[in-house]
Amino acid sequence: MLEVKPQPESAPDRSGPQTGVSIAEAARRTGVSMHTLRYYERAGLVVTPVDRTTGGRRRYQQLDLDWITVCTRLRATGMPIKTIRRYAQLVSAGYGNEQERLALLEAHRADVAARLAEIRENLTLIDHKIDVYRGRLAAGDADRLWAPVRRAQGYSD
Amino acid sequence: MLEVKPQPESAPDRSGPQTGVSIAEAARRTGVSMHTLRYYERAGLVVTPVDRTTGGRRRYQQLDLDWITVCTRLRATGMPIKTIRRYAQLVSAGYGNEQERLALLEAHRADVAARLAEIRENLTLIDHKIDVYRGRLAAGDADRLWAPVRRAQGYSD
DNA sequence: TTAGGATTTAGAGCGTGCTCGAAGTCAAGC
DNA sequence: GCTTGACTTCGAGCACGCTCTAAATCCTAA
Repeated sequence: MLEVKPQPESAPDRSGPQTGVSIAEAARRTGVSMHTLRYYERAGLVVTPVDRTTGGRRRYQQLDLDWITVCTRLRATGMPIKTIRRYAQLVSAGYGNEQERLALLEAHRADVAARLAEIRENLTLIDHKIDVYRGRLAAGDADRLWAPVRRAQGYSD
Repeated sequence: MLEVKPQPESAPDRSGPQTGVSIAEAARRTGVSMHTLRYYERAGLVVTPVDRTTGGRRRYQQLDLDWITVCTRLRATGMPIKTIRRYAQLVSAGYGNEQERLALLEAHRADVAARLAEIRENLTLIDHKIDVYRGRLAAGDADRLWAPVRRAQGYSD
């Protein structure tokens, strides 16, 4: 859980490179390309705006990096950008909508679980096919003897 | 395993609707839209050409339907169209390349297994987040008392 | 015979999620 | 001050997998 945007109590110093890291470093640390980091920002996948230097360069704080990591996890489990944006909006709205956030995450979890089950099921069927090929190859394709091709254009996948 | 294209020993009768089903019926039976069935055909996801009536309408035999089902399984597990086409080509090339088919399927299986593992891992992390929200809601957000917001712009996802 | 629904083709269009490019700005070292 | 390279914006481009359209043709039922 990301708890607090760690800004100093006094006015935040956004003038220099003293605090936070560059977008290149953020990309390195999160494994997300610079292009994609900017795209995520444009797409509204932000909870608080990323700090900028006086010159307009982005400075990523640890909290920003943590949030990006959350985004990559949601993406990795197939959550669409739109839904992540919605979640980001809820989070940035502050306390009071935990119920809604929970509902969103639980719905997503159900989606993922369903997809996992479907993939597993289909994978099982593919595994059977693999087993048949293995057996066929191990037997030197002996099954042709007892399950011969009956038509010139026949095939067996 | 689809074993044989079941055509009559004599010249196949492709004149009427007597044998096989229409594309609409094939769509209904496979759960794949007519548009997509035609798209798959154009994309080379065929092992033997689908029969046609004299008027040029497609007639799907059971074997065709079975192959389409195989395709949907491969798609459902994330195999790209290109790879399925490659597999289709191997199958349609007939006996003798089982080794290559097996390698293709095993590579796919490894891909799927890796993706499953990744999704599961990320889902676990999301589950933790869900648990925190559940606890927070159950406690009436009591954690604010002992983990209070320290900054006006702080947030917690 | 004919009306109307089903099917055909090739190509265009679309939604998603990046990924790239161009032209301009910033900043660090010499 | 100047050079060089990192960074900026924002629109275009791309890969994928469908999804739809239009105009023509086919087929069935009345």
